[in-house]
Amino acid sequence: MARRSIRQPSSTDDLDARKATILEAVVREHIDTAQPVGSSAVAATSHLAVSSATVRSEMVTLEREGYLAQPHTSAGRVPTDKGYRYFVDHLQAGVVGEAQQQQIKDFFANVRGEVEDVLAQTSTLLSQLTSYTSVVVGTGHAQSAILSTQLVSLDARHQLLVTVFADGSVTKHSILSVFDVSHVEVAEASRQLNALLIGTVLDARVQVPSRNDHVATLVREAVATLHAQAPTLDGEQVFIGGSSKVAEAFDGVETVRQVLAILEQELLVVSLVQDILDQGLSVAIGSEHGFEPLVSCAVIVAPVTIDGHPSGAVGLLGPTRMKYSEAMAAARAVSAQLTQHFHGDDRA
Amino acid sequence: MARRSIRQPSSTDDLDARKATILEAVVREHIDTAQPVGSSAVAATSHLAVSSATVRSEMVTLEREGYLAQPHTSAGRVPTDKGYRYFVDHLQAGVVGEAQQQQIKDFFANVRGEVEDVLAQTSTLLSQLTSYTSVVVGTGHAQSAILSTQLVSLDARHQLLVTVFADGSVTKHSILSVFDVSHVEVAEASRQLNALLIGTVLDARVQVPSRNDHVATLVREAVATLHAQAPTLDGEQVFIGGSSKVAEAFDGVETVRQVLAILEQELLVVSLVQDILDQGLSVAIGSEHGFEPLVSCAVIVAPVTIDGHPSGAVGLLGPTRMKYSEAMAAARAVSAQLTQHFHGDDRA
DNA sequence: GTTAGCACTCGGTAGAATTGAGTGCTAACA
DNA sequence: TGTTAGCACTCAATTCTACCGAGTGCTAAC
Repeated sequence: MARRSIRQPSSTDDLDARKATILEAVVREHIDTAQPVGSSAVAATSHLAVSSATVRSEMVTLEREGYLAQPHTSAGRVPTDKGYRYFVDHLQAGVVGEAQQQQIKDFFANVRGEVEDVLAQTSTLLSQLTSYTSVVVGTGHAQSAILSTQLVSLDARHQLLVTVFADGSVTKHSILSVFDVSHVEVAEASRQLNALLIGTVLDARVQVPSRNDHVATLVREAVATLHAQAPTLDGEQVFIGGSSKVAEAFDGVETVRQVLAILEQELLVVSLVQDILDQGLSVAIGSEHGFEPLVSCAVIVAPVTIDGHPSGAVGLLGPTRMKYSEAMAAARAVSAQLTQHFHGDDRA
Repeated sequence: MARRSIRQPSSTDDLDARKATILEAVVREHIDTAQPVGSSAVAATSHLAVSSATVRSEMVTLEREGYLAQPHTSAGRVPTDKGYRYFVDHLQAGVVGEAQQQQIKDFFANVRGEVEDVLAQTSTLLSQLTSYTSVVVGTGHAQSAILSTQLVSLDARHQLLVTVFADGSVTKHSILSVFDVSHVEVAEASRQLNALLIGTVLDARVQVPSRNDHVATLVREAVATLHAQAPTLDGEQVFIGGSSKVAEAFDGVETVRQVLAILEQELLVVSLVQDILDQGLSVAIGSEHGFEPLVSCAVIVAPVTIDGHPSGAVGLLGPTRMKYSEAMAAARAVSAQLTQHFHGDDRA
């Protein structure tokens, strides 16, 4: 688990045992109480047999090296992002509690329905388990082969193109013709589309008919419409659970507002989660993700794979002083179950 | 526009001109400032040529009759739900501003994509226009006829049932067989399903084959799965925009949390909007909707119709001291545009 | 290197005093 | 009879003060 932030490769990143213990005590206490932690509290709770004075002098060092900070002169210490980072990398190790383990098991034993439903409910579950806002991202079908495609006529000018992908996802696109199209023509176009597209992926080049009759025009239109969305992130699905937890986890109305505003922009959330995954991190703390409005947040992510290849992620968003151990354990457990759930028994 | 609350038919509901003017001044001022309003402020802003003492004695009456309340003895007056109700029914009349009118026009001129996308974006628009959280509800396809249905094989045991409805909506349902099914059988089942279901609505009784071969079993299974969802509200779509506005509009972290928690439960939101529509109201203020956790909220709704029959609604949720005139005007304008947008030119 | 001791800092709290917006009442007035 | 000026009263909010105490940094002794 010893990972290293890409954005903070500055100092040697190693602390002697006592400093580490002190840092740990400060982080634990501060996560618990949300208050600055004083030297005597550390001397008492940590099992170091040293006096508060000793702790104090160590704290001075820890502060100089950037692991701790002081809100004001005569207050205790508070962990910095770097402090949390060290804690996460070296000190914490979480397991999911009995009850929660059971809750997860029960959930996945009983859940049914389409992928979208499962993901949405999973998001709610994860949020309930941790009391943080959860994000579940499902990768789109960009690389998934087309299993079937069908053109349905709504009326003479309106057709609906329904496409089924190998991963079980379905898209629809409406097509507006500039001329009236008969049912026979729609059926024929549908047949041709199937012939053309089945087995291909969205960004594949396809030989479309160049004739100028109704059917050919319709086919060209349909293919164009379908392919038009390929380059975008379309098909990405985001499920956010427990946004009300934002109001609990952060204080300051303005912070709450900002975080909620971010969560509203789903594309932003997807790219945030992607970024973190790409960096090979499982947690991004404070400024690490480089997302200005989220400096007071920490984001935990755990990838989900289907049949071996990455196909989504589950995430948690909380304050930097979040309960990393529990939250990371929960995220990992849920992502593992999700991976397993989509492995074989229920594909779509 | 003079509507009457169903839940408050108690008193005569009529005020003489001066009381009405005073009530109006109090409501307007309090909406503006969020502060209790004093008699002198009313005497100054309203164009009544009376002294504050006179206003005071009128206020005593208004308070006794339940239109105003006093937070504490030596404070100004604040409108009660009943006060807001009178204001909404008799006193306010809003028009959408030039700029906003333009923004709505531009939006509907440029918007494209599937119904879902349009509704989602509309929700964002409405929220931006008003600075309140918006809710857009799209009625399900419960009464819509089936245009086409298709069974697609994902693998030997997994099939996907894709159904297209006359309103342009598409559903998918996965079906897990207990035996391996060949492609030929799936195609045959698909053909039979089309024959059975095209033109029917979801809650129609359908004569399913009683044989026991693979195809017949598959057909029965598919019909059962499809019909299973008919009685639920499934197919209802809810799009919530601007949930971050909750943090702006309400004060008190706890209130914010509660409102957000409600918004997370989409079914609740749908039924709330439905209730209000059913009562024939366009605004529900405070306790009027009988929803305990939302006593400090007002909800504005405006129905959307497609081809004459009701098919959804747009709504706004804000504090009881919300800007009713503007918000109601905006909701009405948007619902009108939405109605028009789905009228003919772009059906799905 | 560790620790006890001590002076010092400074946010938080509690209480008292003050302010001022706003009321209700009353007596006079048109 | 309705309106108003005047006035005593109320009470949240603000300001000021004193003070407490948690916590620090430093130093001298162990």
